[in-house]
Amino acid sequence: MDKNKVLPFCPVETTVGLISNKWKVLILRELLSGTKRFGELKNGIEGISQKVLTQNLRSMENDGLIERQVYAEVPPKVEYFLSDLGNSLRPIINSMKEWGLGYHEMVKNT
Amino acid sequence: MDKNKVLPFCPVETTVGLISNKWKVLILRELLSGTKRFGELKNGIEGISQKVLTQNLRSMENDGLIERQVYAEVPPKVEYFLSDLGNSLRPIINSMKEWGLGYHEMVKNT
DNA sequence: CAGTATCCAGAGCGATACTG
DNA sequence: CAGTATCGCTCTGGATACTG
Repeated sequence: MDKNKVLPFCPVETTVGLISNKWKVLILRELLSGTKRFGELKNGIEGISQKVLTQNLRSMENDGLIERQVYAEVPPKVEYFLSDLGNSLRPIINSMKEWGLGYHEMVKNT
Repeated sequence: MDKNKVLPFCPVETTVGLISNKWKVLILRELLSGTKRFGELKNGIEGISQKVLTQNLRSMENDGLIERQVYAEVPPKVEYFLSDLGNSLRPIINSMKEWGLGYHEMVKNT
């Protein structure tokens, strides 16, 4: 979502526009617990390919949700962490976590 | 998401599995304000095609998030409304609404 | 009105190879 | 290690036409 684009009227739509996809939410989940390296993210998110991880990281960086720190070392080291904006999404991810926990309980007792 | 599938370990992943896609969230948003007919949903969600709306409604019905009531009339009338499970997602959508409102404010003051 | 069926274009994604 | 580049397939989703 480009900052130059007109915002949708509905705030829910704005939010889904920024975190519409499954991978972005899982990346946020990883980064909520602190700064992570590229490889750590890749290992932490089951089923994500390198390409898709890179794509989503770039997109989220563009949207201002995360930040990227490159260390001039060999071998290279790149760290990702939440911006203030990204961090402000914490309540949403927590809601999703809470709901998921409740759902797990429900399924178990069926 | 099939009930027969094993649940992901992470509750966040469970939740995104059920509402991973943009349209589903917007359908939930519509139904949070009460029962809606097919046409009302179509009109209320800008940019959604009939096909995609139908697909997502079926999927959400399968997941137990919404329910479907068909009236034996001519012309046909079909109503959709949230199940208890679907209704329990309300806090998540509200979080998204709150965040979106804050984001709108932020963008305006830039 | 609320769908289903069909076709087709394009996006998304995995696999693989290469690089600073 | 953390990418980029390219290929090829799948699958989503739009457009259109038809129906109980």
